[in-house]
Amino acid sequence: MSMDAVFRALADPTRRQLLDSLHARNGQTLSALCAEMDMTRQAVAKHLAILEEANLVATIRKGREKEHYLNPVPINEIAERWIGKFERGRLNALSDLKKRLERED
Amino acid sequence: MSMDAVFRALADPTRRQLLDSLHARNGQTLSALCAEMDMTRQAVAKHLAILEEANLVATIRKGREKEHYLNPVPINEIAERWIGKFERGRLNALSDLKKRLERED
DNA sequence: TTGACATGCAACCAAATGGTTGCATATTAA
DNA sequence: TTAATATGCAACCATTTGGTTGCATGTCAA
Repeated sequence: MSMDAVFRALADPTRRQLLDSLHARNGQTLSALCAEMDMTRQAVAKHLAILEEANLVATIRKGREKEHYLNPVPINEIAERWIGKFERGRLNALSDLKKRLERED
Repeated sequence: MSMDAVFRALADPTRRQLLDSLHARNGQTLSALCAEMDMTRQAVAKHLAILEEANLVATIRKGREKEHYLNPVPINEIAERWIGKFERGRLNALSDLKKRLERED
């Protein structure tokens, strides 16, 4: 699995939005994803191809449609690259606390 | 903190290598980091500026030198964006297992 | 002070990137 | 079969990106 493909795929805001959309509702089809994007279907298809190439999205053909699923594994590997095992727990605890405090506003 | 800056900063292999270098030895100066890179000092300085702008690297001036330190917080936020709290533990367990198995070869 | 070293700033250029339009293919439903 | 729908492929173009060279500034040591 090429990590370069993963990082380049994540570099574009449109592709991150696509991942957000799949994170919210997994298994969406190309045209469903297009509905939320403000660009041509061809452009969206290109972005999805890049995400698929990076193994961040897996697809299943269903007849003339194609379902898209988010794959979180490469994203986890990013964190592991620069965050030590101990730091990991500390950072997650901090982040969880921050979120809880934000929710109390 | 702009996440777009973080993702664009991570998109380049040279900048990831710089983070690797700081992960291995934190607090390095510009010329120290240049020694490992196969490009001009100016190019490396540009990359470091981008990492600093993204808040992935913090710097402290020491006289005529400038020390660079890796900041893991934005990287942790990436993982939290697309990995649920439950998945997180599962993925880390899987990843730890994989690493342990690889080490046994 | 003077010379050497560490860093900063700017102009320039080739290559990559993200979007468009146009057309082709394949599947479902009437 | 035929029309509508879902996706695929390719050419084209403006902008961004990553590198270079050249020069300026600032600090330490002799």
